[in-house]
Amino acid sequence: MNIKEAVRRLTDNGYKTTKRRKDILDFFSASDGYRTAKELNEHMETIYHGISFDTVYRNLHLYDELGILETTELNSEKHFRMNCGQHHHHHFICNDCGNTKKINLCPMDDLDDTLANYLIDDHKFEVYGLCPLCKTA
Amino acid sequence: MNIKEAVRRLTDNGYKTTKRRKDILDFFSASDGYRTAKELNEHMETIYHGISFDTVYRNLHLYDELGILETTELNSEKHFRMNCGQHHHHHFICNDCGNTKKINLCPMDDLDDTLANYLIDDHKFEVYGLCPLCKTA
DNA sequence: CGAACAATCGTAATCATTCCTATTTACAAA
DNA sequence: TTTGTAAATAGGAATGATTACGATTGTTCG
Repeated sequence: MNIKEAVRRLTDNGYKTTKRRKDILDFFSASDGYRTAKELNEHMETIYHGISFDTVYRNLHLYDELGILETTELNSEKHFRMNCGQHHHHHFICNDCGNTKKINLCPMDDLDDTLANYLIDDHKFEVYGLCPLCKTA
Repeated sequence: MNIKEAVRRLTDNGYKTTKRRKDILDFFSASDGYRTAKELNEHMETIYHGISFDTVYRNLHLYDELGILETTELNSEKHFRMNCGQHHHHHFICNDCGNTKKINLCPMDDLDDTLANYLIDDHKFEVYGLCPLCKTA
């Protein structure tokens, strides 16, 4: 997901394009992994002194709803990253820096009929550890 | 994990076996899925009026450390279940009742060398949806 | 430009969880 | 069985992430 496409989704859905919203997109666009609301808030604080939590959280949720961001929960905190769109995949997530690496493997492809009578909504497959950079540091 | 084995782990590690601890084990032993601290607290409250949050959380963490319980995070809340021990596996988790079903498939077995330079610590594979009972309800 | 109303601010409230100190309890040794 | 003592618990305050809300500001579109 690039910034242009994200802005289009905003306007197509009747949302206004504010400076804050653009800066939030810039933040995630420049990042290669999962970031917390706190990290975004700190970044935004450097641009808009006294920005409200409400603004940060409201827009994170909005972007999640619009599919501009994707989310996961690590250490009791929601984390957000630019939605990588394209086709379905999973991620390795670095415990130190939050950066991610795509894993082109989905265990749902190999499920047998164990869950035949179950209604399946969703699934999660994530691998955690240290990325090559954090490993050597 | 049965109650007898859990109590052995407590004493083997120098922890005391209190009534509250036994009742917590009974609660999870009688359950077939993931439960929250809140659910346990409500159950304990019926037995011990005025039980402290501290007692509930402290023992949940203790049981987690001792491998008596296993945990996962759903909807911003930690969930706990009896550790099913035996060999490594994953779970289907019902969004309604929290009950689980074992999945005998681990995606880590099929990983290629995508993560060759990464240090892998841990992983999570969970399938969410509705169990047969909640599906028909 | 200037309404209309969406977005934001400032801050209080909420929810899960953790922390702290005084008191109580389990258990081992006498 | 009694007792000393460290471990466990009660009671409630503190914390950290997140949500809520009335008042104010900014964006958009005619």
